[in-house]
Amino acid sequence: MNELASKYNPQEVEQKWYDFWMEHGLFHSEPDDREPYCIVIPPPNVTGVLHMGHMLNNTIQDILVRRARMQGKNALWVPGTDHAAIATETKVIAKLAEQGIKKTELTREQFLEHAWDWTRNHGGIILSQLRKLGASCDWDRTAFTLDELRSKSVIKVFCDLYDKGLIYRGLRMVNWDPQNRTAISDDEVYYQQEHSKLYYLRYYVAGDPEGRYAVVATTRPETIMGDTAMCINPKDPKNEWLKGRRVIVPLVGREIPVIEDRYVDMEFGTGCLKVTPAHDKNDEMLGKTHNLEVIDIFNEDATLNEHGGKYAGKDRFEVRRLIAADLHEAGLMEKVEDYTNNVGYSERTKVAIEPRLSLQWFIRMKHFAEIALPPVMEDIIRFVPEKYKNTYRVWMENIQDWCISRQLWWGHRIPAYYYTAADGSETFVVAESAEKALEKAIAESGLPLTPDSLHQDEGALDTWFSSWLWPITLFNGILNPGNKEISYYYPTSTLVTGPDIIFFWVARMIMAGYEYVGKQPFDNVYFTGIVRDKLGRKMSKSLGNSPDPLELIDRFGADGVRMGLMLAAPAGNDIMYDDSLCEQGRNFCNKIWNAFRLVKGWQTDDSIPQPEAARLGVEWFEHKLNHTLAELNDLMGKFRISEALMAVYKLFWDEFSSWLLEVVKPPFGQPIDRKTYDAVLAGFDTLLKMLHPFMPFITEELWQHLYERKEGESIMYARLPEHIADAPGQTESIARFETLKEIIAGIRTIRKQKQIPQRDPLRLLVKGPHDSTLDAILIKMGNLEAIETVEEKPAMSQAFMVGATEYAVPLESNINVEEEIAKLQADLEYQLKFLAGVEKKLSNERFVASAPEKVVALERKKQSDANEKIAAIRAALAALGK
RNA sequence: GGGCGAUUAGCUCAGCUGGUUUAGAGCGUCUGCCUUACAAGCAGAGGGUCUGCGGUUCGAAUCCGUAAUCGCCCACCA
Repeated sequence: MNELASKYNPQEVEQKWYDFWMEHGLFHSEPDDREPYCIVIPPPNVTGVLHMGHMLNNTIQDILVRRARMQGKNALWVPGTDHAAIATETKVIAKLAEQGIKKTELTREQFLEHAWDWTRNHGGIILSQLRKLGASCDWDRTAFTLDELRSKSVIKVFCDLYDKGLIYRGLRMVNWDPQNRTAISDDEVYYQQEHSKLYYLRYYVAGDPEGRYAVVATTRPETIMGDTAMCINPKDPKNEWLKGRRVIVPLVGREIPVIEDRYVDMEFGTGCLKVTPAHDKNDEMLGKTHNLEVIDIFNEDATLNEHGGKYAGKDRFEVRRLIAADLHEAGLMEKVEDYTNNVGYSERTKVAIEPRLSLQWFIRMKHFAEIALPPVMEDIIRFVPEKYKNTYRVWMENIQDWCISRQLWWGHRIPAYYYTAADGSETFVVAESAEKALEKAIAESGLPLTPDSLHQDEGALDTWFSSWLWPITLFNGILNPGNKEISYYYPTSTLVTGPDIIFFWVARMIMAGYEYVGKQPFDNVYFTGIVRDKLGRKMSKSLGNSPDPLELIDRFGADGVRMGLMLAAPAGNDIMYDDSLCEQGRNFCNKIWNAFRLVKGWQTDDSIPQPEAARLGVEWFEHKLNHTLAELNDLMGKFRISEALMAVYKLFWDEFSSWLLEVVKPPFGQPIDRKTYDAVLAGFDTLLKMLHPFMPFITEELWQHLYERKEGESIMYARLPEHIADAPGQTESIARFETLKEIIAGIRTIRKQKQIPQRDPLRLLVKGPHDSTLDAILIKMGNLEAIETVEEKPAMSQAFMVGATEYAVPLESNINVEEEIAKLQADLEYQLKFLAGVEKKLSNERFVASAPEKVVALERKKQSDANEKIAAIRAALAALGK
């Protein structure tokens, strides 16, 4: 380490230390008698690639885990990936399509073969990218939501919940994704405002001699084939005449009843609503109340089926155009208006969802909401930031049953087995395996069934049905409850995730945690913000505003990028990302690097005594360090990570580098005394430890070279020092030094203004009270030849004030009196105004009477300080002849 | 439509239960420096009537009301 480049080069050190950590198994954790600290990774999509959100999220997790490790806890961060059923299946279908293969041409087994190939080829890329970031995950424990252990657990839980009556199969209106031909949950639908049309259709009244008709406004004329009623509000006077009539569905010619329901908004359109129970949630509800026929007019891919008549086989949007034209031609279209409405889309395929009645599997959520709400409200599980408690509560209080089945192949296959019962009807059993299902079916039906008599449900489970067990299945807590690992690591410590999946995932993990372990899955949930670009836009592929994280690491180093993200990321706040943040991180690395070069470049000499300035500097810095340790603890405890980092940043850059190192720096070419040197190294060592969770690579590199280290030793396991509570004299020491800084800044300003080089020594004149404790430092940093107390400062001098004390530097040339007077007068004016404010307060009897004594005393102190200062300024002005 | 949150320096944000704050920080800006660790640097400086209005109080960036603007979540009126 003798010849160190003047710039830190992250490429040279990052891979080296990551390999070192891996080789020595430093990320691995096993249960022992230490206090555990555990984080489970929010499993990214197995086929995904790293984006800025992951960077942010995983940097935070790594900081927490590394810090816990350095606090002597047994820290474990479990990595893994998610099979992302819909996303992956969509990608595989697309890839097969490129090769001219249709999913429908493949068997389930063949398709799964392709999906596994895809997973093997693309899977895990994201995990290797995390290593570049420095993530200290225990890779030995890498899990996958679709691996054997997790799969078995999922099936077991499904069967268990079914047996408990918490899972049921039912015909429900679900959100249907016609592209993937699957149901999706409400949470997987997003709504978008759209400019569309509102069509006014004529429904002639059957058998009306006057040939009258009702007008119905709809955005979806293509669904008229499914109409089974028209609905009006019973209180609507303008539609009174329609009561009890029947109307004719336009084009279709079918007669339907006019029903009455207060659900209908009289103000909307004409107050007449067409009811299509098969294709709209509210219509379904009306259909049920009024016992209407249900006509499903769509195929699985949202083309019209045989009920569509001449439109059968055509896509819903095409049919909309055709029908609109036909209606127009037939004179059945009253008018068409522009209209803006919200249309639901599938999050995954971006295709407009179709409400559709189908047989699906559901979980009864009421029970789960009851067990999962109180612990969050009572802060047994602490949400950071707290505002999400509200969001959580509202969701829990309005909980809907969870549709867990998907018409997909890639995922955990639903363990329901269908067979034909003795009476010829289809029935099913739920069991963990085909064998058990057969036994059960035979027992229940009394029939001589064979394996061929049963066929398993074709559907798969929602991915979140495996994710919600994640903190449990990672420790095999479903198949082997109460085992050593789950007992030790569970509940985990902190979950770090985005607020966008608070319902998908966080809430459901809490439910599963209480249901299956009887305890919360984690003690804290840290919700990160969304990474946006500096214009505040979400980062997205289509906008092209998302930087490639690995390229950023190349440019700024992993430590630089980590720091860049952390600087701008208070919990729950979105971060406006800009490369300049990473630049700041990189610059800081360079600063640390160069401080190290300076310190390690010093020769030591045991024979020289410690200079007074160095002794005082070291003493002060120890106080300052101790103070910042306390601050760091406090901020990290509140998950105020960016502020914590900033505190250490300032400690290193301002206090350590700009002050301590300059104070103790030996004259050029001369050695430093041993005592000071040791103290500086010890301070450096602590600083590196404080920084390590944030910037693991550079701190390891320098820590290794700071002292001789044992083979295999790492900063990762170096203990963070505890701060000393109430260190005697700390507050005074820090305050005294702050005053010193002001005096030195005053001297530097004079040097700058008068263009006096630093190497020319100055005399400092003091008029007023002055604490001389730190004079040795003052002399060195100011390059003073003398500090003299005076009654009157000479005319040929330039002065500045610190508190009520006037400091002056005698000059050879005349000062600019005008300028000086102007400055003093401005100061005087300010002080007078301030004093007036204080005195106004103090002369207010009610203030003196009702404010606490402490506050009044403070105001009096302000008053006397200001008076003192004003006197000093006036004296200075008088000396200038004013 | 309902709910939540925000608005403090050019930018990003602290400021916690009203008074130790004469409103702070980082970055950027301006000025002077290639001073023997670092120009990815050093030193110095400037910059805010705390979104508007009203109220409570001896005292308000802080509490209450109200308006505006922005953001998010929930609902999904055809």
